[in-house]
Amino acid sequence: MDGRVYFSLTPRQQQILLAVIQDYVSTGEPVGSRTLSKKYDLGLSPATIRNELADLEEEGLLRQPHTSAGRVPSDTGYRVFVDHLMERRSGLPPEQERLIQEHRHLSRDLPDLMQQTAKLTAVLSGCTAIVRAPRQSASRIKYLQLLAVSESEALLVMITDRGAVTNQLVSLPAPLSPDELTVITNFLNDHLVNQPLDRLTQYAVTKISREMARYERVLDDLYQRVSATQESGERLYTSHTSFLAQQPEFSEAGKVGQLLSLLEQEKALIELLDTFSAPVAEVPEGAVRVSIGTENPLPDLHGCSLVTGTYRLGDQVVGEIGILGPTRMEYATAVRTVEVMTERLSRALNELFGLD
Amino acid sequence: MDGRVYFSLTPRQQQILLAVIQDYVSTGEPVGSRTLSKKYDLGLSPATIRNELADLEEEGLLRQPHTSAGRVPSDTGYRVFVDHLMERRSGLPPEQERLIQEHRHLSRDLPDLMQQTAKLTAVLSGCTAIVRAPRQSASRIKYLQLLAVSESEALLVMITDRGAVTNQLVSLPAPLSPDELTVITNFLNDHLVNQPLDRLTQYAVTKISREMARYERVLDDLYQRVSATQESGERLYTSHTSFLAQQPEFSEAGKVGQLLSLLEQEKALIELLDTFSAPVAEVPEGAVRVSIGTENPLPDLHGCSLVTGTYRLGDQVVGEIGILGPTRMEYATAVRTVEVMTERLSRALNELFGLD
DNA sequence: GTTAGCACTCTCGTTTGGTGAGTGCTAAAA
DNA sequence: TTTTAGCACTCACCAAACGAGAGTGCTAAC
Repeated sequence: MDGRVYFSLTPRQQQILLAVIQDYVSTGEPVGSRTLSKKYDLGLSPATIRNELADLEEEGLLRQPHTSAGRVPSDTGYRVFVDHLMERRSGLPPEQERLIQEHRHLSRDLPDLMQQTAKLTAVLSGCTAIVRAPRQSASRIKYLQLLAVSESEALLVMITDRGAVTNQLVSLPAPLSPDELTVITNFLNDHLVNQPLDRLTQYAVTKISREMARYERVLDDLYQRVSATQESGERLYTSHTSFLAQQPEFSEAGKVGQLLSLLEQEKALIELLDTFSAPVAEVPEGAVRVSIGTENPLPDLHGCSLVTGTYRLGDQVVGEIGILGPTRMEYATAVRTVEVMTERLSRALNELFGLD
Repeated sequence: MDGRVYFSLTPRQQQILLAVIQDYVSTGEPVGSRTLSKKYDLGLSPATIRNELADLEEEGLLRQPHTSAGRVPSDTGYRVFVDHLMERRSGLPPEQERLIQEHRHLSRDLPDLMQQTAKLTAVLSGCTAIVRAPRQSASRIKYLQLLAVSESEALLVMITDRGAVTNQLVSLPAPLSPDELTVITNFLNDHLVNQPLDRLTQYAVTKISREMARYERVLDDLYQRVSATQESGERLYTSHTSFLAQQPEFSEAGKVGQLLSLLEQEKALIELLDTFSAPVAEVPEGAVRVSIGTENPLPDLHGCSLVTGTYRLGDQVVGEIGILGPTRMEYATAVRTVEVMTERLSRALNELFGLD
């Protein structure tokens, strides 16, 4: 990506580059001068176009798979397209708008909501979608309650201000009366509510349990659960990985397997998404980012492009939505889809768990 | 599968069939008489083996991809292997036992538990795993509570006797005092606890809400949520679909894409699993079942085999664990893995949500 | 019943042309 | 100066041809 070189292209060159990309994206075949002259009314003969193509190739915007094949956009070519040439209409075509309307009913269960979002994003863009659940690391405990389910079990319910709802069964070493549970609950609430999850150190909790020595074992158990929420919030939701597998460019032997197993490695993906939510000088904050082919840090993704956007809760960025497809993808659609879906998810979350 | 034909095979034929399967499963290459004679000490010359191979092919247990290639087991061949020849050791090899020990800590959160189970099953068997969450249709409400989270929101917490824990935020049309919430909670508990979820008709609920006319809108909302639990419990967890994609036999053009998109169609998969948990005369109840290649109802799965087992809560079958791989798979390992994992999951669930 | 020998078959990899799409270059036309 | 027509050239793709090798089935000898 070496620092956004500025290419001075004549309007005609822009027009031709645009046509090449458009044709290649839709057909998947290298496109030649003859095709361009016929299909797009540039008012130019193949010969003239050939000259321009040669220039564009010299600039590094096009590639030739082999002599005497047509031209194919290079990663840099796509870059220029995305940065300068692409039509940046906002909103979606009516057909897709209709699809969104059909899925107007948003689940109020966080995992469901995430999965729905991933699925809709995938269907709208025709690519594989990745959605990251709201980061919990800096979230605060908003609500905490222990409920007696049976004599030997209690249910721990916890809500953070970022929407994670945890509930886990806790087995009680000794039966506790409802009153005792209430005492513990109140005590926990007093000490833990409004605490950031990531500052919930073992130290703080042992301090608590010392004060409530009688319930030490229960409290220890509870601590484990509460802090587990932090990681489980990091979950990723992927949808329609088959879209990626169906791309002809990945039909080669082990390619699909590689991509899929990458998609199954949550850690790698999370790290990847992290790089896309970190603020960077060149990109306005909150904008959708596009990472094309070899720009991707992971070598396995060199044939792919990733379009990402962030969503928010309040004024905090808490997660990302990503679209993963072959470099030969519909960038305009992808960008718009991410814009629409991040917007939509932000709204849904704020409505659900908004600060009140 | 036309009714388990019984093949009368001489011990030597069995030995040879076994050797062919073993070799083909591990190498993926058609195996010839020479190889068999060298690698497996059958004490026979290639010529003799050729005669036997010809007989086995006549019986339909082996196939020849083309004249002058080695032999490959047919679906029927695998069937005979699985039904009569396979070593039915129970338990797992030490290395895998170690893996299980490493994952001894089971999550107490149902979705986590399911995902963990799927993952471990996949890793142990080296195939793609599918785990179905406990069916909720006949489950009963065990516990129900409304908690005031803020002025305008309440949290509905519900536990069924099959372990599904639902919690969803409900927005209140008008602020309700904690006391009012308690009234509603108690009322709901009186009427709904111990009710089977699938008989929770709208009728019953409108009757309730008539009695509590003041809270009609809240109750209606609650009803929607409660009954939604039924379907969301039907969720499937898949893991390591990349294993399937990496099999050389599916490297052909669209094959991987087909399989993956099948795996993404929850409805189709659920239907499929249903057929494997329904009792059938030929199979002892609770046994692991194997469906080989063309025996599978779905044409897309004709190159695959599916090994399934059921797990239980109490004495009820509530879900299935499945292993999906190419027909050329390690059946013994797969069967044992399913045995071990269903057993393990049953125990975990009973411990967590056991009737008490 | 088993095995050695042999002719036969068929896939696979390589080679060899032929075809066609597409190019680059040059020189003529605008 | 820009555009275009013409032409020779390149190279992937396809099909046919061919040899090598693996594996077979059959027959006759052990």
